[in-house]
Amino acid sequence: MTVTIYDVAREAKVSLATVSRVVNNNPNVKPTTRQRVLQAIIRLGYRPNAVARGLASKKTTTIGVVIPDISRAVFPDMVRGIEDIALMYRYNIILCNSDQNEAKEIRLINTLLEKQVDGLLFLGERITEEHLHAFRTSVPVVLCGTSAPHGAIPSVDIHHEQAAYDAVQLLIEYGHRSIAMLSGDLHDPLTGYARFHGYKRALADAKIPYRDEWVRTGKYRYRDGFLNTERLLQLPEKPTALFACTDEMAIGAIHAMQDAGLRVPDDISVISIGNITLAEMVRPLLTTVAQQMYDIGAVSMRLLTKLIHDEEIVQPNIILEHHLMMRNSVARLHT
Amino acid sequence: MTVTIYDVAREAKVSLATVSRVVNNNPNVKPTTRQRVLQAIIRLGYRPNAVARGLASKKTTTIGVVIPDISRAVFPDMVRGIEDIALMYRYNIILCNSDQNEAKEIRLINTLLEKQVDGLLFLGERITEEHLHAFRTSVPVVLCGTSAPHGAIPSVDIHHEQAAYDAVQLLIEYGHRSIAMLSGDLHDPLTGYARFHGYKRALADAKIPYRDEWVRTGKYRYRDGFLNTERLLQLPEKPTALFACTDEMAIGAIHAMQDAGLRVPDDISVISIGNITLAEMVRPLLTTVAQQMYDIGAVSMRLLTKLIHDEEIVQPNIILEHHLMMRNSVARLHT
DNA sequence: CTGTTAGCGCTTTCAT
DNA sequence: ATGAAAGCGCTAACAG
Repeated sequence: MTVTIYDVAREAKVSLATVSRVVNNNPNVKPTTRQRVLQAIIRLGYRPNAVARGLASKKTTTIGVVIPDISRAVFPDMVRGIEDIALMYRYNIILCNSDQNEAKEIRLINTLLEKQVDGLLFLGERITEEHLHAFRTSVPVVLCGTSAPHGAIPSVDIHHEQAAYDAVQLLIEYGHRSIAMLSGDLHDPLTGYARFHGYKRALADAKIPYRDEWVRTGKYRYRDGFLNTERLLQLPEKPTALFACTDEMAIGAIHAMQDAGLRVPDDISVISIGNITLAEMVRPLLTTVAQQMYDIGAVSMRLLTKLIHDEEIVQPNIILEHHLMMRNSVARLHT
Repeated sequence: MTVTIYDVAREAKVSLATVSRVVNNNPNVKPTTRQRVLQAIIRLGYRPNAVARGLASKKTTTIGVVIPDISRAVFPDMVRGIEDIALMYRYNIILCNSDQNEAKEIRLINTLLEKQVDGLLFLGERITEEHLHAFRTSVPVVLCGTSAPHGAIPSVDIHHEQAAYDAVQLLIEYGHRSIAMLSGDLHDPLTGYARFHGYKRALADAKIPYRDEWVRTGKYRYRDGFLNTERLLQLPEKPTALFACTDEMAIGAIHAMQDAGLRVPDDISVISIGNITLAEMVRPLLTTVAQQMYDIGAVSMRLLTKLIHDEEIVQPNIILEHHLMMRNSVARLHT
């Protein structure tokens, strides 16, 4: 039925070991023998069995990726970055959606470990003791877009707090002092507490009093951005600028504003964090703090390969740059 | 070092076989024995090795997914559908981006086959002889969003031609007779020739002459939609409606129209196919023919599980419904 | 209900 | 440069 290395050996009149050497490009094979084996392989249509190889070599050349939800706009680019680099190093990825459900995350991690992945890339909510326990294994783990307490686990992330600070700071530079915020789920690694804190710090540094009623929490999504902005606009005293913690929210906000007859940015300014493709697919073009999702994925995968191959790691907790993307949704405040 | 089934057997004072039975939930184990084994497993922190299991059982409980590019807006939902159903049947997915590059596709398929996946989900451009040859293997294959000639391979798809027809048909019903089209790459399974053909058929059925200058081909992307619409609007005789073969293109088109001072749908109507999340995140809300990407993924994965388990397949070439999503980008033509 | 015995297809010493 | 042999950790008859 299936052609094995043994069949090839017989066909080429050599031993298993020699075939194995040829398949694995081991130089210790006489050229003529190599040719003979190669011919036999083609003749028989032999395809190496990676599972058997994995069992014998204890390497599977596949890595596990646990991600909250591939259908959330920020993740596809990250995964693409991961997969591109993985392929470059001849790894495949097993992709799992966790929905940020801790029990599911732990289960997935264990499944992946059972499958003997050579490494693990994890993106999720907070890293708990449970996670740390599950990670306590022989395979390397890299966190993307999250960090473990005390940098206990190698990670690649952006400085969420500073990104938020920079966004709000721009608004302040442009003369705004009435700045509302659309916050995400405080437990979300990408949209959560750090961004909220950056907002507050920027206000504090500019001696602008913090106002609870100007901060609205919701899902990171368009719809929540829209709805929360509607409410914001009903307040007796309206902000002149809005900081949304994701592009999706910002776009929802802009539409809510437009539907209420406001012009962006003439009547009200909007800034956010992300720079997802969408940011250039709306009117006005979105001013945002760019975080390169593709790079976060690519860099974490690269870091993981280093870990797997026991290469020297200079910095196991990498912070990637972010930068302001000036477009058309923020304007100077006219007084 | 690593705990094996053998260690557990010794610890629980039973044979390998019994431990294997417990791990695999085989009922033929006395409850007390089962308990003893379970305790030993916990005590030792035993984790079954799926690779060894895979080699012995010839099943890996993982399936391969070859997709053009996860960062294209339509695919994440599909993949989510695939993964949800996969998980439900206890499969994991290895995700590969092919960029619709035939050589890469073939290479990926072979890698996946070497890894002994239990099944393959393929989404790509045209299915060539090369593909068919690569698929000629013992593992089941299901095509998503593509079909092989003569339905040679099980598939799940929508009726692209009819969807396009329905879209254009709506425009015609609304009084439009000057209908331009933004076409995608004619080789793309999702945006290609079938949609173009549906457009032509709808025109023909309404006795509207086909005009070459009103059809512009480009990438399925926002940017091409935008650019091609700009050109369309420079034509001496302008269309009153536009059919774009993807939502992304349609949104680009709408922005080009708006930038040119036209109002959508008052001055010009726009319809497309897709109903991606984005369709509700723009102004005006996009009128579009909805194809449920999540469902295409979910249904193909379900079909694949049936194939894997040798269940009876009533219809191996499934066509999923599409339906008009009436929103705000199409208006009746005022004469 | 439990144990014994062969493999699954390959890598990897260790000889030669 | 090549071969022999011993596993990798598990499943799956088969026997009892």
